[in-house]
Amino acid sequence: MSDPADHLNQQVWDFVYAYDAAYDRAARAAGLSSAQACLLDHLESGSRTMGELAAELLCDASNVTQLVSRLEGGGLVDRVPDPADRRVKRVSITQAGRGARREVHRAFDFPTARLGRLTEQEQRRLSELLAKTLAPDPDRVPRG
Amino acid sequence: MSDPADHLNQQVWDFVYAYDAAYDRAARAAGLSSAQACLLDHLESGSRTMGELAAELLCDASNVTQLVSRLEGGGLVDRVPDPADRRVKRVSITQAGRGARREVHRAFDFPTARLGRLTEQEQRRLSELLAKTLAPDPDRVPRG
DNA sequence: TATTGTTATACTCTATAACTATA
DNA sequence: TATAGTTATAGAGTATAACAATA
Repeated sequence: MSDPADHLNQQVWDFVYAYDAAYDRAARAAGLSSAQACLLDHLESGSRTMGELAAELLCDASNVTQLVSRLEGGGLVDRVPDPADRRVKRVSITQAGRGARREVHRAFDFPTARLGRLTEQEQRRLSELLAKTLAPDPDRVPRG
Repeated sequence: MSDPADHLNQQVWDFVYAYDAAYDRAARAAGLSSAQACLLDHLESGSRTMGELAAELLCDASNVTQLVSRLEGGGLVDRVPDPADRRVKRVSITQAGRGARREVHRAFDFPTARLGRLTEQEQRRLSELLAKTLAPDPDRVPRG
């Protein structure tokens, strides 16, 4: 009974649950769904094609079409055909989109309210532990 | 540039993202949505009324009605009126529901594939850090 | 002919408001 | 009259399949 690994699993579940709920609340406070807020986040570093967005968001292209159409309707993104290949559409965030994104991040209290409880040293330690869990494909690291 | 807190925030985002994706894949592998799998999880420890489920899942009662109706249609839960107060419906998991839930948990590889990379000592350390972030309402702990 | 993106459609999640049955 | 749950309805996320435009 009361396996320590089960306890950790439950804590991780609770942590993820709290994180998701906080992000969703923050998005809604800015009038967005979390999927929309997430898409805007991906445009912060620069424009994307529809296909790139689908790959980054791990979803179908038809879904991206819908999300972008809604955001475009609200003036939060632009979608323009690439002059070099007119099949391709480049999506970029507008000023209004940046404003909405800032609003989400201002309302997203998880980092300060939760992670902020940790000391700097604890944050470094957490960062190391997370890095270990997230490292890609340790199975197939070449041995030679 | 490259604030360590920002780096931690990004890692937490990636961690949560990987967790959510893994749970969703596992649920789908068992023919369920993640909302359905989550509801089944809440019934493992015993039956619940519709209202209790709504409170635990942090969603509207009408949503629970729909989720339970689908699960009941698939034979994964039972819904019976409480004899003492016939307005109340008690929902419980069936044997088939337990089977589906086991299938989800077998397919849910995040704990072993990710958390399993940590040594026991690291897992204990992570557990302590998570406990600190999750502790309820430190603001209003009575001081007397 | 292959590729990019869109449209049509369908299913699920979720909420609000109006409703039924019971207390 | 108040409460537990359901129904009707609507908006959003998501996917599949068929399609249009372009290369």
